[in-house]
Amino acid sequence: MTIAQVIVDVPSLGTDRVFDYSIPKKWEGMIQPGMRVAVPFGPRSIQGFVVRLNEHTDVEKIKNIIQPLDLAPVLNEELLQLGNWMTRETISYKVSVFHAMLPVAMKAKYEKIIRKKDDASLFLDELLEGKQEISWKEAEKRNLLPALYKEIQSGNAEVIYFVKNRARKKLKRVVELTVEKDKLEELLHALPSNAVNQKKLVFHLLQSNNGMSEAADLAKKAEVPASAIKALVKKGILSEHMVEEYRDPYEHKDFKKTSPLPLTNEQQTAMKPILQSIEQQSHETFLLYGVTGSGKTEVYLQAIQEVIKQGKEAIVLVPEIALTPQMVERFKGRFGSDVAVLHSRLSIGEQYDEWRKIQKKEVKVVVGARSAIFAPFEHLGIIIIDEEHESSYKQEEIPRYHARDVAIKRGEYHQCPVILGSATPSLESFARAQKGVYHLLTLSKRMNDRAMPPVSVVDMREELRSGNRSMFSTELFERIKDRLQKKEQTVLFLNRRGHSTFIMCRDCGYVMQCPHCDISMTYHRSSNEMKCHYCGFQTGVPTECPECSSNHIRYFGMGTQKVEEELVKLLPEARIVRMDVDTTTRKGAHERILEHFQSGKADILLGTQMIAKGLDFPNITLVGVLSADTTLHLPDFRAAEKTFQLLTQVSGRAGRHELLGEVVVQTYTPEHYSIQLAAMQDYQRFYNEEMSMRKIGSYPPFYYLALVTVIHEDLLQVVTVTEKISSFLKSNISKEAILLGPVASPIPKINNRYRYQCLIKYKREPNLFSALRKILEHYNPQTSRDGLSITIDINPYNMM
DNA sequence: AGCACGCCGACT
DNA sequence: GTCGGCGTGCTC
Repeated sequence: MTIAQVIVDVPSLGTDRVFDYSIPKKWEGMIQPGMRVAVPFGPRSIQGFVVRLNEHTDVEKIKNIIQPLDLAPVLNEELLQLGNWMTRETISYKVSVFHAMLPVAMKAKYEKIIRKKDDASLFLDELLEGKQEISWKEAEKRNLLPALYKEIQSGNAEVIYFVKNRARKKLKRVVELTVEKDKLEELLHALPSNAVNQKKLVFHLLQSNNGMSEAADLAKKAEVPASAIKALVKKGILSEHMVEEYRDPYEHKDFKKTSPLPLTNEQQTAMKPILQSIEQQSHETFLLYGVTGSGKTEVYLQAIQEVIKQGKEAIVLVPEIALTPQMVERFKGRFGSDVAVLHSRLSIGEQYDEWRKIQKKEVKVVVGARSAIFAPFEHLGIIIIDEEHESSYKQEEIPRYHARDVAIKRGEYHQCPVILGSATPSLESFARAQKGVYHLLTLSKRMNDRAMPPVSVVDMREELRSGNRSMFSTELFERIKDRLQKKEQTVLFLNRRGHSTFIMCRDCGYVMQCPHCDISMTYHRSSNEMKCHYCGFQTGVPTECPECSSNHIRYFGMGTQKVEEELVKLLPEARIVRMDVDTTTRKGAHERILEHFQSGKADILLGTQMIAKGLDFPNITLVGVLSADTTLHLPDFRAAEKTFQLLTQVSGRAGRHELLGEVVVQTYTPEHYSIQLAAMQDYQRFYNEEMSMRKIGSYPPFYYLALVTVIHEDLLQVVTVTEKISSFLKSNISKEAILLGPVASPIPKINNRYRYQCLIKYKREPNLFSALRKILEHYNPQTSRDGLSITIDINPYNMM
């Protein structure tokens, strides 16, 4: 008997291990490790992943696998191994890790139905209105469950559990000629004279060249109803069958074929060691540090070309917001149909189909966001992470992995190079490059030798002092007007959407807070309501102060919405487009706005984060950063780094082509080194400066971090538990490690639940992970019963 | 995570 | 007496 060891689809501590199942004879040899199966688990049936086959088992009451859910493994040997490693490194459950590796369509849906038995009672017949079965949901809705319970207990009905496979393939109907073309002429005459449409169709087939075509398509082209095709199928002239079809998100797009560009000297120098690593099939991590516009992408493209030439495959990771059609175009343009694209804006079905192209080895390259790092290639030749410093490579849900770590792990397995590319590398990566752990490659010149645009920093305190209370400094405003006149384009950047950040009473200083969270509420103009961005609580806008009844309520802070209103008022002749989460939710909105701007139908593009990347339009000659401080004062040790990166990134949008560009940065803290050095485009000095700050604060890259957050509705309980965890950790880690806490989280209450945390800073702590696991085990009873929640984030990016 | 089982208080 | 509340422990 063959035994399958299965990881079941139950993310909990008690079930985070293999369960043995016997494989029924009919599937012996067919069921393999890496396949999904449906298995009985307690009274239900659920999904599971086979991780190993075995000859024997110690389990006495073993059950059969119900059925396989795949025809071929969805996780290969490498990914199963990688799963083990990730489980250890992120302290999460195996199933969660497996799900993170696969398209969402492979996550099972469960369904329960109540089915009547043969010898059912009359009463039950009445309940089910004569039907055989009813879905659990339906019964619940119609409040039939109490009555049905009794019927189940007395054996008149039973509960049946289903595992529903959501991974549906799209099918299309195609027809094919079964006779030789020269026979068609005869057939045309043999058809009855009243079969006008059939004749028309045969005539069309005579003229067209190819044998196989999609049924719906053919009907349209021949201008006949579908029934004509059916008739010919019936007569045996056409044969009909279903063919699997991919949902192609880029179906209606033509990609202009491009060929390799000649490389600059710098690019060639950078290329050499990469090619060497590809050729020698040795793993090495490269940090490609190249200023904006230095041609990193061309290096990627030519390295991939070499990999493909060797018959191997490539993964390219790009931050989610940078996955614009422009970016996709560059890869599809070079490698055509060899490219699959994976990101979360595709539908579940589209994601599944792109994934299947990879699994079936129909593509050589995948370009995608974070989770594309798990692309099931078996002969990886290179992994590229563009904009390496982006925080979106860290997953903020369980399993909290970093795509960079996974990339390097896979690079080791496949013995292939990993390239981390950035104009503003993360401190972690640059430090590793300095130490020689990564191989540093530098592109210091822009491709067309164009100088970086001059950046001027405007002190907004000065503006205020000289009586300018608007959100535009005189300098920025004059320049916008100048561009309008010259018919050149302006990009305005503000890292905050919405209207106003908070409202405050001028008399007593009251700021409206969310009653469920420790955070001020945001004013939304469109709905004219106050909203909490953390729990979604909404309430009306007060007309008088709840504290002192004054009516001097004023709006503070600005979002993109407010800036837009202001611009319309000040520059009524300007054509403005706004781009932020609120204007890009609908599918394709992103592309439409950019297209609109690119074609010159707007003068000013106003937006958040998402316009900082990839924009490359020749007519942009002015970039304005309305408030450089927004990211700077967050309670996050990476705040300065993020600010520097963002400013550098945004500045790079101006003057990329013939026209010269300039950048205006508005700030209340012009003396801060991240703003100063970003204005001077001096990464190296910023790196040195920031490194000394990190050293003083004992932060990465000098230390690793682990963050434990305790959440519960009872404050006392939260504090007690966090204290206990803290002292337990203290006795389990070495003297070299630093333990901070317990302290309240930066947002101490969300959704009426208090949050406390402790932070561990460490260098080498072999016992830390097992200590953290012990904490989870110890509090497991309380977590499941008492609503206590403990989260562990290894190397957190979001400290909230 | 779900689900059954089992033990207690509140009604028919 | 029975119904149904939720604490406890198990799932190959």
